[in-house]
Amino acid sequence: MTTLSPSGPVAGQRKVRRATMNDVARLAGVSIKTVSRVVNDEPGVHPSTAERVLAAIDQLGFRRNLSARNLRRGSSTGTIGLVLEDVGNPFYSGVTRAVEEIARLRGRQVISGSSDEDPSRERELALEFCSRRVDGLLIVPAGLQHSYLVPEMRAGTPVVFLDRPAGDVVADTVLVDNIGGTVEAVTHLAAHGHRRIAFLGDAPDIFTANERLRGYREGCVRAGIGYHEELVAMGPHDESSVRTTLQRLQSMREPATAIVAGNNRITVYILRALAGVAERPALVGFDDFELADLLSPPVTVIAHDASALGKAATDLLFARLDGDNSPPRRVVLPVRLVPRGSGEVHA
Amino acid sequence: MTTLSPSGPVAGQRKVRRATMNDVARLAGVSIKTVSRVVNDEPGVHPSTAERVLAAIDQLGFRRNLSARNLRRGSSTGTIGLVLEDVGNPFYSGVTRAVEEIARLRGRQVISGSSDEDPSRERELALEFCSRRVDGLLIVPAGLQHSYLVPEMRAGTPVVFLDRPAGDVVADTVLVDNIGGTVEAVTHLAAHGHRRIAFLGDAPDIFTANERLRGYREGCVRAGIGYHEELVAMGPHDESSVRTTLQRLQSMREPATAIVAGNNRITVYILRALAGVAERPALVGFDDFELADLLSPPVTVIAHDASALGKAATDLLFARLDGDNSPPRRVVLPVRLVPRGSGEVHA
DNA sequence: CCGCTGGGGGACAACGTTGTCATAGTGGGC
DNA sequence: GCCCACTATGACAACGTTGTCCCCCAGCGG
Repeated sequence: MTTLSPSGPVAGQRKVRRATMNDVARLAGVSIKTVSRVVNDEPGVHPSTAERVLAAIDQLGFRRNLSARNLRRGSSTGTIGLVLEDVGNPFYSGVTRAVEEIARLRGRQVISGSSDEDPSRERELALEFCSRRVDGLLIVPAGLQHSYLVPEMRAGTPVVFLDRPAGDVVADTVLVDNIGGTVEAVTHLAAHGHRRIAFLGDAPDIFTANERLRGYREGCVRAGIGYHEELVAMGPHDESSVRTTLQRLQSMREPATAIVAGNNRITVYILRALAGVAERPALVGFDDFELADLLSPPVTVIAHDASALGKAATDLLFARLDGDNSPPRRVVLPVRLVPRGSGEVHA
Repeated sequence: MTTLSPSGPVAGQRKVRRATMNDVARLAGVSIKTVSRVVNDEPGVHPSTAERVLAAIDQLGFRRNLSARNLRRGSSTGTIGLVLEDVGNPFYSGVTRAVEEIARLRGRQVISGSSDEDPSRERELALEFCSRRVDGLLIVPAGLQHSYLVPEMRAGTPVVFLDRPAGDVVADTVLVDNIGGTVEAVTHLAAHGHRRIAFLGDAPDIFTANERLRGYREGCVRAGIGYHEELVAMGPHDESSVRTTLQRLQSMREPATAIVAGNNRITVYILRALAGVAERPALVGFDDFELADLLSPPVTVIAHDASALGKAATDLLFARLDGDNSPPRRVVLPVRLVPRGSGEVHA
């Protein structure tokens, strides 16, 4: 294997205009249309001509300009846009992976961006993607205002919302069963004798956080242990706010003996706060996470599948691209409680 | 907040041709060029005219077509391409996040794709991105053949390789100090009295795996404990291969008393295999991972920063885009040993 | 009244491709 | 020898923008 020396591909010589079909045509001594035919594997080109063209393409390092192609053809740009909260979060990177996978099978590229829970950032990203004429849009909504998407949807860009519903637009949506999950968590803990079950959730203006709170409440009522305001702490949370919340919960007249954590981040904060503490409350976390089974005690979670979420949303999007124009659908994916130990501690 | 009813943005009416500047111009009673001026905030348009144009834009839901714009201007498409192994891997999603972050500051979008360690897939992705005329390319190489990029680089697309060097092209590269890291791991273990230290690494044709093996060997020599073939098991690994390897290592005449794990995946496999085992060997893992500090014992690792890697590579790329045409650089980022417990067990 | 200036606006070509249609040449059947 | 069918190829317009250049007209100084 020879290493190509700097004389070749070095950063030195910049802006060497890219070869176009025109250049190829000139070099091969044919018309530009013939080059187009060769590049697109269209029939009706004599093998020997095709060979000349291919040689010219190779010599010039020609690569078809997709912008021009898409412009001319007016059809698909072969891209789909993905707006999520944070690619760095393992949950969303799982979603991203699934989206990418399916997009690939359908010959599409994925453009993605993180909104960081900022509605204006989400909007900026989504509209930017629309300017790029993505074939469709997958959005984890950061706010409640999505009417800015109406012109785009009307213009034929299908949009699917993931993980949370849109605020003020009717569109396809894929959610997980947040309420059912927290109901199950509370029920499970109550079945192990807990009557003082706390809930630590994310900021209540986030749809999933609010739903999970509702599920928690519902679970408490169903279990006959009642809903007590003082056992609930909604975010935004960071490590230290979780720590102080836990202290408060344990120093009450009737301390909490169990906790439901509203998402994977909060679960981790709790685990950190409890590290080394002897008397640990029972714990069930929403969202599964890697290594949960290797902690001691292993962490019981309400699990749902990031890739299933991504897949369901992308499938829905492609169905729209394939011409499905039935009324918007709302898909709710099931969750399941995975008992591992931390939630099976008796009160 | 009113919910827009199906009469509006429903999937029903499809392919309503998108408004162009022409449509806007007609509606506003101006020429298309004036619309262009308004859209691009160019001076020389009377305020009242601009207002009419903006109203028309709003009414038609016009959004400028970036493909056409980029084609006409011939300059930047405002995108950079990122090819990595797997966005689903927390390490790479950290990289992705950092890349996105910086790209955003520079007004660029990121298109990404996972190669799954398949060279042809990597090539396919990279060339696809080139067809889209990305402004630059960030690649975690999957193989050793990258001469296919030469025409692209020659045509002015800067390329930066991340995490691993390219096989046969001279280009900017950002690596982590793989050798130094494993040397340090072995030295650390030897300092705790271990003389039978095993190494479980990824497939040896992966650059990082090979480098880490070299570091391991070097560390063994420096520590005066010698390099013993039978203590090394290179991958590809999965959970069961790790399990059998561990059994082999422990049933030797002189069993291994310590292990160096070649990457985060292997570390996790080892942890799973050791779960519940009483007599555990000391362990140092390459790559840090979330919750490593909460396991028992907490896992000692060679840590390096995914976001630092992404940032360094992206900075390098933008420097090239800003016209830097100095010779290709190779940046090696430091790693550091984070002692947490699993590596401080005495032999 | 003339010429000049400058602000506001438009006509037109071009970016790189592809769809449509036309044409030159070739060979075969009568 | 004539017409037809067919293959191989090319000319040209068009996609939606933007850069260049040009024009019109109001206002102003002389």
